[in-house]
Amino acid sequence: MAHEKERLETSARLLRLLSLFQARRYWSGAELSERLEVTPRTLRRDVDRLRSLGYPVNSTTGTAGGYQLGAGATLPPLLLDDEEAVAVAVGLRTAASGTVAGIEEASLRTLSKLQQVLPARLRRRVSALQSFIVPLVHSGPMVDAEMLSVIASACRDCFKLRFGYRSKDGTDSAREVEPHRLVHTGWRWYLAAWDVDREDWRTFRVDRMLPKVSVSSRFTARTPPDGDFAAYVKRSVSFAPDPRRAVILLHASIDVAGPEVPAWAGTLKPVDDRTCVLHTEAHSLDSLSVYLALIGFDFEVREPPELIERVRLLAQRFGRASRRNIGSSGKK
Amino acid sequence: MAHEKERLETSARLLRLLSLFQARRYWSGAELSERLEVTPRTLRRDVDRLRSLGYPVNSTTGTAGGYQLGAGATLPPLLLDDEEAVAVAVGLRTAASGTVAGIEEASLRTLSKLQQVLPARLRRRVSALQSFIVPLVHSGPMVDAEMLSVIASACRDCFKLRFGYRSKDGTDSAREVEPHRLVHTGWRWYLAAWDVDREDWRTFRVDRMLPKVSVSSRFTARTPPDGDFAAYVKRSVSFAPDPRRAVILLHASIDVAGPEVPAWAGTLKPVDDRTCVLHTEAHSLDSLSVYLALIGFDFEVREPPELIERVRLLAQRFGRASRRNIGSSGKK
DNA sequence: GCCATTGCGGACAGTTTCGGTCCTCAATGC
DNA sequence: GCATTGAGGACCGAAACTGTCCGCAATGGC
Repeated sequence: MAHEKERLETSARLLRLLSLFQARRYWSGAELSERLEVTPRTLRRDVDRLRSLGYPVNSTTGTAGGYQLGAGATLPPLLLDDEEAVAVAVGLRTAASGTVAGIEEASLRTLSKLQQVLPARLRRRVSALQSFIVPLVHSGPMVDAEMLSVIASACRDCFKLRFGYRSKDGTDSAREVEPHRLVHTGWRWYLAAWDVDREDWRTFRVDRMLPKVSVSSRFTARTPPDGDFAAYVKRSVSFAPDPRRAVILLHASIDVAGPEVPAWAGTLKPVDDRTCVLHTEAHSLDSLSVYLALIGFDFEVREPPELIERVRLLAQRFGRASRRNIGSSGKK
Repeated sequence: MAHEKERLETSARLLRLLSLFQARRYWSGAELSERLEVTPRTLRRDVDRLRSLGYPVNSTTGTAGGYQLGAGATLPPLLLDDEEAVAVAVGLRTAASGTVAGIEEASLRTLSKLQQVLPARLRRRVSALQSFIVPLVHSGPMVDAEMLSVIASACRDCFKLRFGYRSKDGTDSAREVEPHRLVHTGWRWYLAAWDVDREDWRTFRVDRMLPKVSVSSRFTARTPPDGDFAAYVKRSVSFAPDPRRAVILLHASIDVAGPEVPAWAGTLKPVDDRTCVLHTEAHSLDSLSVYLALIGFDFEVREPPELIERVRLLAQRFGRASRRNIGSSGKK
């Protein structure tokens, strides 16, 4: 009846034990054995089992002794509750969308791993939240997170993709490819794939792929061109424009500016007592202008010309805005 | 010898099976049984075991049949490799630091869960990356992520904390508390804790806690004041200022502005053919001014006065910057 | 429509593991 | 010292696990 033990006992118990260890750091043997409904002896055996699986459990004897899961050589399986799963999914989404440099690909891979097993109700919560995700620095033509996710899954599971592609000169064509790897360079996503019709490797800029991407039959993976996808993409797109390098003169001493300028912004060098210069790379004019709006002191843009132009534009726009305020609202 | 089977077989195999399912979506029975070094029959039994643990495995018969882990009622244990673990950690850090609204607490909890079991080498990688994390909208007095993490762990593991606290009127005092819950309201972190000396519940603003927070002995959890920490904090800090509400008039028709204004920004209402009004809430002046810098058309700030002031300031600063450029660099 | 392929699952038998009980040690903190 | 708490060996009966052998069912290509 309801009392029916499924006799998955041991394995299930190990998982529960891991889960308990992740929910709280310290447990006494008594607490654990009570939770798991086994004898303390069996608990000790379970702990040993975890240890021989490679998950180190520290234990201390004496009064107020107990167990504690420590950091081992390998990460134990993570047992997350609903809220935590949502938090992870959302976190990965933001990280994948380029908020953090250098781990976009890993984030995307992990995200697609998570999506596969995420219960439907949680998926709804994630997508509800994701609309609030701040693509604050919407870097240029923003890539659809959904599309990235579809492509990443197709790469992993070896599914061919069909999509329309707008080439550099603006002409559209229909493609069928065997997707192998998504690569994020600079501020763009590229897909390294085997073009079925052209029978050769191609790289596709994801932001040039037209929705809808459709998933078709499976394929067997090929060996990457010259050993490495990342290298291949890098070579293929090497003619791409350099990331926007900007040079900004700050009217503040380096002692003053240093703490204000976050490390990610770029490198700061002193010029004289009252000025220093910031060399920075950014993905887009937008992100640079955001940065300028946050700078707490006077500045001067040296490079690039587009940014100078943008500053002029913003100056005018902000000027008009504040003049209008004085005029209409009148409120000092 | 090296060949020594640890005879954890079954449980270990289930974990490996889960891991395989997470690495790739589709597997044929033959592949799996080969990987796991068991008979296909045993594999089928393993799959059944997973199923009775609540993790649904879909299977298809016929040629090109196979298995596939589906989304069930509960999330299966996540088995992450190094890169993925780092991605999750970094993602959680950004989410916890308030980039995404509403899940800061869950992110923080998950992060502290992860930190406990994260291998040392990965922890180094995470902290190397975190220095690049973009607290783009550094909302007011930024709270140290490290400190948050320490407090969250102490809450979870029932460790008392000692720290210096700067009260509203600026006086410092030493506190010893039993931390119970971290709550994120609006744009601030609060700690709900039992003050050992005062023998009563207190809420502490985390940004008013002085470093170093030190962890001392353990305590046993108390029942929350009136049932709910979140409610308690909300009541305690209800006198806190409202989140900054801003009203911005956009000089563009709603058809034009609509697509440009991201959903998270706030609600947009039409005024007439050529203007619409944006009601928005933000955590800080900074984040609002960032937003203004990204708006693609003319605007006018109605509320709050601080933002009007800020716009004026930015107008002047940008104006000076572009005038200087015309003067010095001269380069059109 | 046939047939190869692939998953399903019952039955059986030998072996292994598991869990509870009972016991003695060892470390810790009061 | 003594109470508390973990460690772990020994034992035994019960239960679970695995491999083998089997016929069945669904699928997709020919």
